[in-house]
Amino acid sequence: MEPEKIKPITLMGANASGKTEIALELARKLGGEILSADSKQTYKYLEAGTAKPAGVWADTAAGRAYLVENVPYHLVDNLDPRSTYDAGTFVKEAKKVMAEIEGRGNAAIMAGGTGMYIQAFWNGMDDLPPANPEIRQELAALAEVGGKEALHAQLAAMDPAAAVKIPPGNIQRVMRAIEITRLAGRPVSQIWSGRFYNALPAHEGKFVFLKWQRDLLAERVKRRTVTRFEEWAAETRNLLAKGYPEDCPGLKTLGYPQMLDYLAGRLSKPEAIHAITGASMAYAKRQNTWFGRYRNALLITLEKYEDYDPAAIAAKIINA
RNA sequence: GCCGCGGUAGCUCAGUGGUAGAGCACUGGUCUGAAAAACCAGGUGUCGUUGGUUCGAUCCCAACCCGCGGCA
Repeated sequence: MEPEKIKPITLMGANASGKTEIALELARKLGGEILSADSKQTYKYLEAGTAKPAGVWADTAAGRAYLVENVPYHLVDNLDPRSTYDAGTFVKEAKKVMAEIEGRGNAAIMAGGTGMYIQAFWNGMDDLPPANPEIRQELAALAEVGGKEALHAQLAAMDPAAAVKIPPGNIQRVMRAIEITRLAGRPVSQIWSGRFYNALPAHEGKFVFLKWQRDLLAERVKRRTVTRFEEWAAETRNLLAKGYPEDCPGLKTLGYPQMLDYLAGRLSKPEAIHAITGASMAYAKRQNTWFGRYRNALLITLEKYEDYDPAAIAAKIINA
C-alpha cells in the first residue's frame, strides 16, 4: 500500500515571524525538504543581513544540498550578489526542485516572505516577455532626462488603460509596462488576464499565513537586528573588500543600504539599528497586506509570545 | 533665586489674532520576470496650565508648572 502523498505546505509570513523554525519542525515531523521562497536568501555571502538559516553544503544521496539541521533547504545560498534574480526564474527553478522532492517521496515545505514569488509559483503568471536589459537601460536614461512624468507620458501614448492603472511615481512598473508593450507589439493592458491576484489553489496544498501582533513583531525585529548587527557589519565590510559594488543587486535590499551608511560613517550604530528596524517593519506591513489577501489560507495569529510554539504550530498545520 | 531660550501630532520641529502643518512614525491599499523592489491614499492634536485683553487666543499679556543653558 502506497503511503498517502503529502501535499506541499506553503508557509507565509513577514520577516522575523519564525517561518524557518516552523518549517524545520514540519520537515522533521513529515520527513520533508524545505524550499525557500525568499528573493534575497538565494544570494551567497548575505547571511546575517538576510537572516539566512545557518547550514552547510554537503553531498547527499540526492546530490549536493544546503543542509540546515540536516534538512535539505533548497534555493538558498547559490547566487552571486552581482547577479539579478526574478520571479520567472524562481518559478522555473522551484518547479524543478518541487518535482525532485516529490520524486523522492518527500513532503515539500515552501517557506518564505516573498509574496510575489509564492503568487507566481502557485497562480502562475501571464505569458509575458522576460526582462530586457537594453530597453530598461534606454528607459532609465530617458527618465534621467525627462523625469518619471516623461516615461509615464510615453506609456499613456501607447497604452492609456495601463497608464491609468500605474501611477507616474512608480517608475519600475511604468518601465515594465512599456517594455512588455514594445516587445509584444501590443498594449500590455490587453495581455494582462486580470486574474492574477485571487486566492491560492487550496486543492493543491496547504497554505499557512503566520501573522504576528505588530508590537511583538517589532520587538522581535529589533532584537534580531541588535543581536546580529556586528556580524552583519563584518559580512558587509568583507563584501566591499572583495570588490562588490554598493549598488549590486544583492546589496540593494532591505537593511543593506543602511548598513552601508553605517560603514561609511553616515549613520551611528543606534541610528543604523533604528533605520533598519523601521525599514523591516515597513516591509512587514507590506508582506502582511499581501498575504492577507489570501482568504483561504490557514491564518495563525500570534497575539502573545507564548503563542509562538513551533512544535504546536507545526502539529496544528499538519492536522488542519 | 535671577536672566535667557523653549513647551504645537507618537518623535523632531515649522507656523498663524479667524480652532494648525511638514518629515519620520503609524493605518489602509496597490502589485504579472528588480518584489527585502517601486508606489498610492489617510493627519491621528486639550497648540504646557490657569486667568486676562479681544467679536474671536494656539498666537498678545500675566501668573504658575516643566525642560535646557547661563549667572549666582
